Parts: sequence; C-alpha cells; structure tokens
Amino acid sequence: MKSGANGYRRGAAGASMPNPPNAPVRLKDIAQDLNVSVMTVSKVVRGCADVGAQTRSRVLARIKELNYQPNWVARSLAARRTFIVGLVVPDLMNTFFAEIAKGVASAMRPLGYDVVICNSEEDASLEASEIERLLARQVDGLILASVQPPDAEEIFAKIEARGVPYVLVDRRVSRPSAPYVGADDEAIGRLATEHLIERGCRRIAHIAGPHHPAGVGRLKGYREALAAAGLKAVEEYVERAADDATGYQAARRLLSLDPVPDAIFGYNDPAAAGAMKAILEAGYRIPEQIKVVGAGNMHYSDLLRVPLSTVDQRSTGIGEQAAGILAKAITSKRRRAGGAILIEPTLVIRESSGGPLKST
Amino acid sequence: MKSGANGYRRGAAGASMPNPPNAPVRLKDIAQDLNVSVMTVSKVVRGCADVGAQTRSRVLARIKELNYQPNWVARSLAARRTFIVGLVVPDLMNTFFAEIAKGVASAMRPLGYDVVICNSEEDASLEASEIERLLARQVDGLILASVQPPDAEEIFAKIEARGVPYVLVDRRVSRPSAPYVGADDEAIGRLATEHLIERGCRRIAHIAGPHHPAGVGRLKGYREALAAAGLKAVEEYVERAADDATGYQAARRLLSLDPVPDAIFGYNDPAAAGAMKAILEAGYRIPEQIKVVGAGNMHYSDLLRVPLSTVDQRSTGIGEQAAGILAKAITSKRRRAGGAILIEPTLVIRESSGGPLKST
DNA sequence: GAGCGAAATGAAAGGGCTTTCATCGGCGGG
DNA sequence: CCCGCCGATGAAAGCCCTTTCATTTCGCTC
Repeated sequence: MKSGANGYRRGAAGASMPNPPNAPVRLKDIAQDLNVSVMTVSKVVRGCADVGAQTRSRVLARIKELNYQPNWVARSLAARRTFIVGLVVPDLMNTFFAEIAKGVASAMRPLGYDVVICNSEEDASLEASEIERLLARQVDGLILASVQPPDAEEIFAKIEARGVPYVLVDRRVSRPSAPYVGADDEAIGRLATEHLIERGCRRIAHIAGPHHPAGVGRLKGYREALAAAGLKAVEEYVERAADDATGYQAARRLLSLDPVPDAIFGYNDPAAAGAMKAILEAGYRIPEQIKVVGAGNMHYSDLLRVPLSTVDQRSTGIGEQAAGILAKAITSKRRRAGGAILIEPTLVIRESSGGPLKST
Repeated sequence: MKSGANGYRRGAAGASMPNPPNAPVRLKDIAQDLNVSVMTVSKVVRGCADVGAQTRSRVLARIKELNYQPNWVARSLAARRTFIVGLVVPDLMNTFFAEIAKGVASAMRPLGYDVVICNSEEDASLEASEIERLLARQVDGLILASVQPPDAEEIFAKIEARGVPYVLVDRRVSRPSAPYVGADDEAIGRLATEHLIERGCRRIAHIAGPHHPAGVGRLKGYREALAAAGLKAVEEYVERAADDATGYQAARRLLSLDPVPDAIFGYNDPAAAGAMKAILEAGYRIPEQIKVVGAGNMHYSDLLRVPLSTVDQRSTGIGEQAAGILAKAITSKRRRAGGAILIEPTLVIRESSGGPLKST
C-alpha cells in the first residue's frame, strides 16, 4: 500500500492534480499552466530582473487572472525572513502608546513590513512570554516599550543571542548599548517639577510609575528639581501608580495627608487624569488649590476634566524614528543599530497648572 | 562541482554538521544528540501521548538544556495552521477599540492563538490591503470592525473564498449571514436621543459617523426617536465626523446655526468629546445650555471636561465574545460561525446630560 | 507458544517557496 | 568557424516542521 503514503493536499494520484477547486493558487499552478518553471514565476513575483519581457507579461497576466497571492508563511520559511516586526507596549489604553504604534506601522508599511502589536499590560512576565512568541514567530525585528524591571537581563540576552535587532522606545531599559528612542526621563521629571515650582507650588507630590526606567527616571528628575529649588523631599508625597485607575487611588492617598499637597506631578497622563478626578471629587479646585501636571501628552489630555498640562514627547515621531532605525538595522550586516535618539521634551501648559500666561 | 549545490545553512560538508554555533536549535539537533528520530522529538514538543515516559523525559531535558524554541513559521507551513488571528479596527486611538483588542487578545491567548492587530485608520482601501496581507499570512481567522462601505462585497467574498472564518464586531457590514458581536446601532441611537428628549431637549443635533453600518444605524435610531417624540428632524442638525478632531469641527458648524441646538448626540465618544470642547470654547455651559451624549463608553469618558453621558456597549466583552465565536468556528468543521450576538446597550448618565438624578 | 492488540518508534513524503548554481541558446570577436 | 560570454531559464536542494502510515516490540490471553 505504498501509494497511500502519497500525502496530503491533492487527491491521491501524483504530483500533477491540476487544480483542486478550493485550494489557493500556488506558484506551481501558474507554472504548469504556462509551461514554465516555478522558478520563473517566482522571479516574476519578486520582480527579479532576469526574466524575458514576454515571459514576464504572460506570467503577470495569469497571476492577475487567477488572483494569485503568495503564501507568506512558505516564503518566510524559505527566505528566512518574515517581514514582520514585533512591537510590545505596556498599555494600549494609554493613547500615547497607541500613537507610537500608529507611527511604527505607518513607517514600516511602505518598507514592506507588517507590525504585530502586543500589549503587555504592564506585566513583566506577560511581556516576556510575548517576546518569546514573537521570536518563535521569527520576527525580523523588535520594538519594545519595556515593562521589564531594570535587572531583567535574561530576555534581552535571548533576543541578542538570536541576533534579532531591536529598538527600545520610551523606556530605556538598562542596556546602554541598545538603541533607544525617547525622551530623557530625568529631564521630563525636572521640567514638570520646575514648572510647578515656578507656579508657586511648594508641596509637590509625585505619582511615580512602576519600577521601570521611565518611572525611575522621572522620579529622579522630580527629586533633582526639588533639591535644586531647596525644597524638602517629603517621602509621603511619592505614590505609585500605572494608569488612571491606580492614579486615582494614589491621589486619594495623597489628599489624605496632613499638609495636603498643592501640586501633583503624575508620571504619565492617565495617572495624572485619574488624580484630577480624585482631587475634584474631594472638593478641591484645579488649578487654584492644587495644580496637576502629567507626561506624554496623550491624545485626550486637552479634553480632560481640566485640560492637563503635560510634558510632550512627540509620540508619533518616536514610533516613526524607531521604525526607521530598526529597518536600517535589519538591512545592514551588523544587525545592531546604534546610539540613542533623545527627544527633547517640551512643556505643554494647560489649565491644570494655571494656563499659559498668568503665573498663578 | 556537485557539492557546491549542497545548500545553505550549515557550512559545506553534508547533512551532519553538528551545531554551527549561532544558528537556532532545531528538532533535528536534539534528535541527533539523543539518537532518536525527529518524529519522536516533535511528538514530545507537541505533547503527543504516544512517547515512552523515559524517552520523553530525556528529550524534555535536552530541550530545556539547549533552550529549544519551535520555529512557528515552519510549523505553520507544515501544519497548515498558523495559530494567528487577525483583528482589524478602524481607530486604535479610540480606546473603545483598544479595549476590544484587549478582550480579543486575552481570550485568544489561553487558546494558543496570537492576535495581530491592524489599524485601518477609517480608510477603506487601507483596510482592504490589511485584510489581504492577513490572508496572505495565512491567518486562521479574522475579527473585523470594518470600515467598509455597505456595498463592499469584494473583500468579504475573498475571505469566504479562502474559507477563513471571520467575525464582525461593532460594525455590522451588510452580510446578514456573517456572525456579529455588537450592539444594535439603532437601539443606541434611540436610547441616546430618547434620553435627551426626556431631559427636555428639543433641538437635538447629531454628529453622525462615516457611512459604515454603525454610523448609519445610529443615525437611523436618532431619527426614529425624534419622530416618535413628534420632533421635526432638521437636516442641518446632522453633521459628520469620525473622531475628536472632526467632532470638534462638526460641533463648531452646529453652533453656528441659528437656533443653536440644545443637545448634541455624538455617534461615538471621541466625536462627542470633541464637540464638548467646541461647545465650551464657544462659551456655552454643559449641560445647562447644551447637553451632550456619546456612545461607546470609552475609557476616559468620565474623566473628560464634563463627564460624558454615553451608551455603553461593553467593549471588553465584545472582544471576548467575538474571540470565543471565532475560536469555535476555527475548530469546527463547518468553518462558519453562526448568528449574531446583540449586546444590550445601556445608558450611562453623567454630567454632560445633567447627571444621574435631577431631571433638568 | 501462537496470536493479538496496544504502545512506542520512525520512514517517507510533503507543505509552498527561495536559494544556489547549471544549463541552454545565440551573439560578437578573434 | 570556434570560443566565450551574456541573458534567460530551470533543476536540485533545501528551509524546519508535521502528516500519514508502517514497523517493531512487548505483554497478554487462551
């Protein structure tokens, strides 16, 4: 019963079943139709130069006619490139990251790459597993806004061992060698805090992020600015949060302190927005009694309860630039993009810190 | 020079180069190490039952030791399944869709599927090309919040021709046979409009969406509600928009009309949020002079300038349910999920329409 | 101790494409 | 008139894994 072993797809006979109706068209089908080799068709599909003009047009015609679509899985396997890049962000609900995703996708598309977006939900282990899946899927490159705690070498070692180029965005994990696109977090922290100091605040609280570089860096900048202004850093004035819900909670705790803060700097906009909700609920006025500043300039920040002052980091640009760097790294031999692109953070002053002109 | 044809990867000699340092570990490497067949290793990896306990543990040990990761591209080709499903949404910046994405991903992950999220940016042709790429990538299924105008049969015909199961979410394209998860758009339109009528509004304007089912349906519901209440439908009171920026513009036009509307129903929350910005800028008070209602209950709606009344559609649930249906369709023989799941829309009353209790 | 079925293993044949390299025919130059 | 070269075409060998089905080896039953 040897013939039984023949195999899958097409009936039973041999290698020549013409076109079992429902199966997608393959290179081979076209080649047989036209009495040319699979190679020739493949070359036409890929736009190789060494195909006769006449042959080419015959093939092209048939391709259109049969509506041939290359099978990218097979192509990826053979070519050892998938033309997929992975993007891992911690929170898609924060439009700051959605915007980065948009930037990445729109920069990658014209280069022929698809972007697979993953949401790690600020969960380091979920993130790790997402990255592993992406690697298993043989992505050509990775863009990461990482959740990883500063000491998590392992994942990056794995990526590097695989030789997959990657770019860090927004969160600069402790890999000085890795390419990075984003703002200087300490500068962000300083900028926001200095602004509040200028506006006359003296009891400035901070809702810090989780223990990733962005959180840590902004906290540091905040402390530096306080120190530079000769203000005492009150330990109780620093809370932790990750998004609007936790920011709300954090702010409630801050509001229960005895000398109530006269300003809150949220490490990102959702946290600051949540804080504003808590502040208003507690009956304080923004900005008269308590001023608020966020960071990220997320899409809805100026539509919020009180339009939110924030530190802009040009999120779409981050995505595009990261994409550019990654594309270059993928193509180059060295497969390691270099250096960091530090985005100059800029203050966007809205009502939550007293508005553009008057100073308190 | 026959030997030159030998091929790629591993040096030159034969099929037995042991382990060219930098290449990823393959099934074959493990098999050779252990003197078993590739098959056996493959079975262990996939958790097949018919492997001896001892062999299994030897293999497992080696897998861990060498840190073997299956190559999903090869696996997908051989198994003719990718374990990838595609999700196409019109606007990731609208957290309503980000939430759906989250729901889909979290429901699919435990089933072993990865989700590829695509943002069509409300652009029908971009959407079409994204869907084609997903098909070319051999996705196992598709979840679509489609931008397509009602007459765009072509794409769906293509999907069906490929035999790829799909589920529609939030936007019910005119394919009565296709499975759908989302709210009844006319009900949404009615609910919002009736609420505004109850609150005493008589000149209710509507910022309608683009010409997709969600936009059309909600507009229809709005008109029905007006008619039912005996209110005249003023044609100038209907504007078009897609997001907060265009919603802002639309509202400005509405505010320039002579009898200024006393209410605006935005077909989605971003549009309504943009409208609120325009209204406040023009010096009107919300809700005293103009009331506003949106739809979708997006993540930041209650943090907005004036907390936004809206029609909730349980976005996370939509994603999860769609994922469930799709997974079933993928597994089943028929490959076509059935029926629609209509989510009961519910009103969420916040300040923008006068708050929960008092009735204007 | 022959016969049976189950358990464990593996051989062979692809999946649809690309890669490398050989071949073929025809042209101009020597 | 033969050589070598070029453009055009194709043959063969993979990419790494799964599928189908055959084989081998046991332990049992009767």
